[in-house]
Amino acid sequence: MDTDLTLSSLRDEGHRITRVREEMVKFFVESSKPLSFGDVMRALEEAGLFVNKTTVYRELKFLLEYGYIAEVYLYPRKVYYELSDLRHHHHLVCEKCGKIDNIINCLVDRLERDVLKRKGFKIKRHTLEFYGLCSDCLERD
Amino acid sequence: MDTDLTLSSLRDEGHRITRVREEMVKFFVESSKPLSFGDVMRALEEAGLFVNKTTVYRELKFLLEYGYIAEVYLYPRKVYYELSDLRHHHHLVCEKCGKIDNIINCLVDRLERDVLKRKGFKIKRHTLEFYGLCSDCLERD
DNA sequence: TAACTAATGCAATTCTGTTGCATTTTAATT
DNA sequence: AATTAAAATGCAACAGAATTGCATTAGTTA
Repeated sequence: MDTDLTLSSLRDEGHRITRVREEMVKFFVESSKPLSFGDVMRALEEAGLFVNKTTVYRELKFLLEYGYIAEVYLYPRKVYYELSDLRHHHHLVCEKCGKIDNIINCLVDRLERDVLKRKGFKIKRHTLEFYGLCSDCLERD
Repeated sequence: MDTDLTLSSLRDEGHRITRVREEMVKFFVESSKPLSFGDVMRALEEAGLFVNKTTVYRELKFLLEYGYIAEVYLYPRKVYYELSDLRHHHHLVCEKCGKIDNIINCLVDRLERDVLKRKGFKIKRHTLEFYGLCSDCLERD
């Protein structure tokens, strides 16, 4: 059950609204793409907030723990964060410039053609990973 | 163009065969699942080879650079390595015990049912990421 | 076996992310 | 507005993963 990331829902759940939190919420809500730690740092600086990295890490952890954002692991070995209440979707990662775009439909077999036609993105490779419970763990529950 | 990972193909391409390389090749060829750095270290130790971590990191890098193995990034924030000439496949990662299994068919829409029936694995979540060239980079080529 | 180059070990270093602790800020209460 | 308790912050130190520099050792070819 993911919660909407808004200042009022944060307040409603008893969390404090600080300058940093306020700005970070804004970035995530306004961004259509996953943000890295560095992206967030940079955005804060551009907003005139020169906060310590510890604070940003802690704030990301806070938003993660309360389910407001989710982690996304993308090549090459990079962690991103995005709103967790987004509609189920996947990412288009450009291997040249690193730009990230979202994609909502995910019928894998049709995708290569469709994505090229609709987004102009040429899929070269994709990863699809499943997480859940293996038969052993399912039995032991 | 991936190259087969065998001692003779390594030799053919002018690479030396060391004890460590020999063992690591064996692990990758014999393993049906992705191996982490730690898995490799442990396997080497079990084979009586007490090598420095630097050597293992360098050997993984070597095998990666020459395209013999590929990296796989899996939750939670972990890097694995597997033969790169494997048939296109995906992974089943148990969120409880961490066990990893491979899956070859990838028709996403049928998967949840099929995987549960065939592998007894209950999919709770999956990630599907695409890598390639965005329209901008495609034009600039 | 000699000689060249690649591979190795070790220590030091970088990079990412975390922790402990003293201080400041938020927001509820008086 | 002043008080207070808890949460947030900054800073420095730390932890862990991975990398680098350099001296030494081992693999391969002639």
